[in-house]
Formats: sequence, structure tokens, C-alpha cells
Amino acid sequence: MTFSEENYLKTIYHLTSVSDADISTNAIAEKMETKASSVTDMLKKLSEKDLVNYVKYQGVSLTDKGKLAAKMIVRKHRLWECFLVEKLDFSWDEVHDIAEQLEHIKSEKLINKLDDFLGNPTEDPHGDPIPDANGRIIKVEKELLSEFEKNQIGICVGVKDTSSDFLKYLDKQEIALGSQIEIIEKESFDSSFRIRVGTKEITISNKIASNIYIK
Amino acid sequence: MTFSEENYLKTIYHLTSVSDADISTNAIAEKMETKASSVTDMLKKLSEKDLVNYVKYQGVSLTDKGKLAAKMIVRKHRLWECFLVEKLDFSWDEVHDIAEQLEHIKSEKLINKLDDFLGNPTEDPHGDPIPDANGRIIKVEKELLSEFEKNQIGICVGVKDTSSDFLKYLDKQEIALGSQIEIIEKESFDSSFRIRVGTKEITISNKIASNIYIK
DNA sequence: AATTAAATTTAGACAAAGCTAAAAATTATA
DNA sequence: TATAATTTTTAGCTTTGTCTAAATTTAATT
Repeated sequence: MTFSEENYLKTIYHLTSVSDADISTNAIAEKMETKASSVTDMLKKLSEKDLVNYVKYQGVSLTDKGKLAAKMIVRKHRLWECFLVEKLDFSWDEVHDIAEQLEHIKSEKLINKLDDFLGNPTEDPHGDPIPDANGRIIKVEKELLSEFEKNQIGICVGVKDTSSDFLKYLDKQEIALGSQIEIIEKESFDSSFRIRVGTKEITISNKIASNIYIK
Repeated sequence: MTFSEENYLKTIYHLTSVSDADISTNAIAEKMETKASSVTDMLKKLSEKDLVNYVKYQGVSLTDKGKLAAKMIVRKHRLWECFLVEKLDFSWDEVHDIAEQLEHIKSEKLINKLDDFLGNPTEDPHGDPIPDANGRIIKVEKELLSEFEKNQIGICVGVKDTSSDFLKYLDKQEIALGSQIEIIEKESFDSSFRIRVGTKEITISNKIASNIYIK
């Protein structure tokens, strides 16, 4: 499997986890910052290899084979992210681009040994679940902070947006995985929140609250 | 720089360290298991980028820029080999192919953090020197076991051939980096050696002796 | 239902990196 | 030194993954 094929599978996998319906050519093109025509070409190729169910003009979904392959890529990506943060002391906003490269290294033995070396983590540094060697995922029920109401208290267990900018913002506000967050006030006008993080009180926009997972 | 360009630079670097003279197109082709015509194409490209000095029909050498780039690839390869052996518990005959992939990961920060994580090793699991972040290499004077004479004693500090087959042979004979080796007898007929490794006495061919470095 | 708009696919082109086969340059040999 | 052998390069083709522009299909709107 080529890097490019792997990237397409991964993108389809991620898009599927959001919408559930078949994925459109344009959605893939947009996410991968490429052209729809390139996507069409690749979908044909992946379909040839039985990695996706593709019907012209109707969108795609992953086959079982494709889904497993995608999960293995995600597994690698997230394990490498753990390695970078826990062993090499990277911060959580720096690891994505490097993991994008490392996820394509081909060696089952390597990834399973890495998994053991890291103590078989179930979540990456952003709170996303890590598929095991068989593709199984432990799902943690979690809610967006934006769904919470006044006086509720929760623990930050993940982020939806994993962009460097967003993560740096969270660092600045001292919000990290494990932080306790209490809703002090929910402003009805703009749906912004007044929250307590640790001892500090801060105000965050609804957009921010919509990208933080709480349990 | 593409993977392919990096592989060519690395190959030229390795060939240079053996012969010193300009490297021929065919020598590169043979080492890389590719065709001479493909090599010519790539040499033009590398020459364009000022990574090699290339004169048609006359062979190539690395420019300073090319040599530094090559050293950085070798640095990455050897640091990853250390990681695989020391942290992930791979044996020394398993790491080459995986390191061939890992050496192309692009992130200076990653490789320098990995270097620190490993305790800034100066040699890889085969006894080969690891260039530092500036490309400097600590050379250890070492000799081939085949050059040794009767009754001399030395420590195995490296191997010339790093193929899996050879390394597995050494494992079987319980020869490892750091093993003490004593020449008991040198057979003049076929230049084979009777040696003592630790407590055991074994006979090795000249070919084997010509691939073990001793200090 | 017809027409317009949007999404998707096809056709044809390009760059990278490889190949084969033929041509050219270099080296070796008679 | 002329010829043969070897090495190297060139020319042209292939594949992968991309692109643009045109054609087609589907969806939306009047």
C-alpha cells in the first residue's frame, strides 16, 4: 500500500466517524486539500483493491478490509504521538505532523513493540482512542463542553480540533487533559461560557467550548 | 529532498568511505539494485541541486552540502537503530530494514530529541559511528580480525557486513559487540582462524574474520 | 417538468523515478 | 593504433499521483 492510498483510507475513515453516511468525493478533496478529479482516480484504485465500496456519483464507504487498514494507520499515528509526547517530551501541539510521517512506517513488529514499550496506552495525547492490534477500540462516552449546563462539573478528556493553534490556546488557558472544568455561567446571547479551570476563572467562546470533550 | 534522492546520497556516501576515488555510475547501480540509466538521471538531478560533483562519464563525488546531507541521513539511520535495539528490544539483525524507512522522517527536532533520549550514543548496534548534529564523527581506530596474528587478543567493536545472515551467524557463535576474542591459531592453508570467544573455542573462516572489527 | 447550478467524472497532460534499447564515450586488447 | 569490449548516456516509454478543462450526472430551483 502506498503512502497516498493510506492517506485516502485514513481520511475516509475520519470522515465516516463524523457523518456515518457515504462520503462524497468533494468532502475527501477538501479534507486532503486536493482536487476532486484526483480523488475520483484514487477511489477507483482503492475500489479495485476492495478497500472501499465505490459507486460512481454516489460516494464511498470503507469495506471491512479497508476499515481495518485505516484503523491500523490510525493506531500507528496515535501510538507514535504517545511516544513523542511521553518519551521525547514533545508538547501536544507539535506531534501531529511528525506522526503523519511515522504512521506510514511498515512493520507490524515495530508497532506492536512500540505499543508494549508505551505500556499499551488506550488514548493518545489528545484523548483519542488507540485501536489495538486487532483494530478494537475502547470507546469512552464523552460530551462536548458546549453541551454542558451551568453548575455542571467535568474533566477534560479530549479535544475535537487538534490543530496546533487550538492546542496552544488551551495551553495558554492552562486547560489540559485531566483538567477539572466547572461551568459558572452560560451567556445566552452568544453562547459563551464562564468557566473555572483549577483555581482560575476564564471566559471562553462557544467555538472553543465546542472543541473540548468533557466527562 | 525525496526519499530517492536521499537514498542515492547515502549510497554515494557509503561507497566513498570505501574507495575515496570518484564513484562510478555502475557502482551505484549495483549497490542500489537499479539500472545505470536510472542512476545517470538521478546524478543529473543531484548535480543540479549542488549535492554532487558530476562530470559525464567521469563519475561523481559529494559536495560539502551533499556530504552533510548524507551524514544527516546516516545519523538518523543509526540513531533509529539504537532506539530499536535498546528501547524496543530488537536484535541487531532485525533493525536495518526498519531504519531504512525511519531514516527518511523529516524533523530535525525529532532526531535531536531522540538523540538525547538515547543518551547521545556515538555508535550504533553494529559498532558504526553516529554523526552528531553538526555531522561530526568520532572515529575509533579498529582492525579487521583477519589482520590479527596468533596470540593477539582484542575486543569485538564492530562488523563490516551487517546483513541479517551474518549477524545471525555471529549470534549463533555468541560473538557480540564487546566480546573478547583471542587468536589461538591461524591456519596458513585457508587463512581460517581458531579463536577463543569467552570460554568457547571455535573455528571461523577467513571470510568471517574479514567482517569482524577488533580493537 | 424544464432549466440552472453543483458535484462528479473523464480526457488529456505533467513530473518523478524507474525501465529497455540504442547510441556514444571510454578503456582494454590485439 | 585500430578494433573490440565495457561503461555510460540518451531517447523514448511506463507507472503513480497529481492537475486543468471539458463533459456528464445529480440536485436544486423556478
